[in-house]
Amino acid sequence: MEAVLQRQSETIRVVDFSLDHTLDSGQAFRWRKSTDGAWKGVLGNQVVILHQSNGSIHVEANNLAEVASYFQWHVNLSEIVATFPSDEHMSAAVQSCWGLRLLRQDPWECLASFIASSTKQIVQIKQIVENLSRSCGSRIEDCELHSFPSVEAVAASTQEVLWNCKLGFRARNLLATARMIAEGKVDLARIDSMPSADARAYLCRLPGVGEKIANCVLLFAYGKHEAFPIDVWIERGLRQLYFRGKRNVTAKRLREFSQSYFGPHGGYAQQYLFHHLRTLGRRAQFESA
DNA sequence: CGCCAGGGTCTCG
DNA sequence: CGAGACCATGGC
Repeated sequence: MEAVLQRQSETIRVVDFSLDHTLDSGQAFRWRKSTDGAWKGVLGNQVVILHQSNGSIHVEANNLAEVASYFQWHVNLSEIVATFPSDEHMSAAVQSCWGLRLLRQDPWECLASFIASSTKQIVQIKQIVENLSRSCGSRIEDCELHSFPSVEAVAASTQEVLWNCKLGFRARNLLATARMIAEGKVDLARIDSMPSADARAYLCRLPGVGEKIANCVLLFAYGKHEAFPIDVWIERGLRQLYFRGKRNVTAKRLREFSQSYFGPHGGYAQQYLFHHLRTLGRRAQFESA
């Protein structure tokens, strides 16, 4: 009945774009790489399949406009990377993660995913998000996959249901947050036009959302590139790389450094550092094998 | 088995 | 403001 139900495909010419680094960097949790090298995931209510070969990416989807908005094909990456500080650590990160890009995710899915993320490993977050989709989302036609549940679907759920999705103590926070948004106490659409500091404080009104998660949402869903999430990896990295492991460097000092040193796209730089640090272990293993 | 994970919140000094 | 306890659970 509607044209959007039709399957479409196109080939995008890309420069400085790595699907692997982008979809495996811990910013989004619903992408899986199949054995033939294709990436498959759920975007809104559609299944998207992407395959990269050198300078182009082949896309198969129902709604190509939604895919374009999500991947931000039009962004010139080299202009962004040029604003990063050119110290040895950033240079190493940029080199090892070349083509890593920030996505533009749906705010609610991003927010809910990161509420689920606290003190969890990325593999587990992926599992929780999948459980949540199967449990509260809608099944996509002709397919075993499920859309990420809407605010209303989660708000209408129960703690027990969310608990069974392996959310643990985060179930309470996710449910309360969904209900606050469903009741209109917080309006995610208002955040687009808010300055970062206001937006951060606004998001922190939600239970289970502190500075780190708020920054993730601002960076990954709202395109606010100055937002700089500091998780355990980044904190360790900043201390070791930029403070020589010195003692008595407070968290506040790290926050100030992260805002002043990395430039207008600091959050983007942060993602390069994060992915670089997190994959060092894998690379070391691979190289010694 | 013990340590750690893309933390937040509350308490106490 | 800062340190510590507590919150559940699974990967390694």
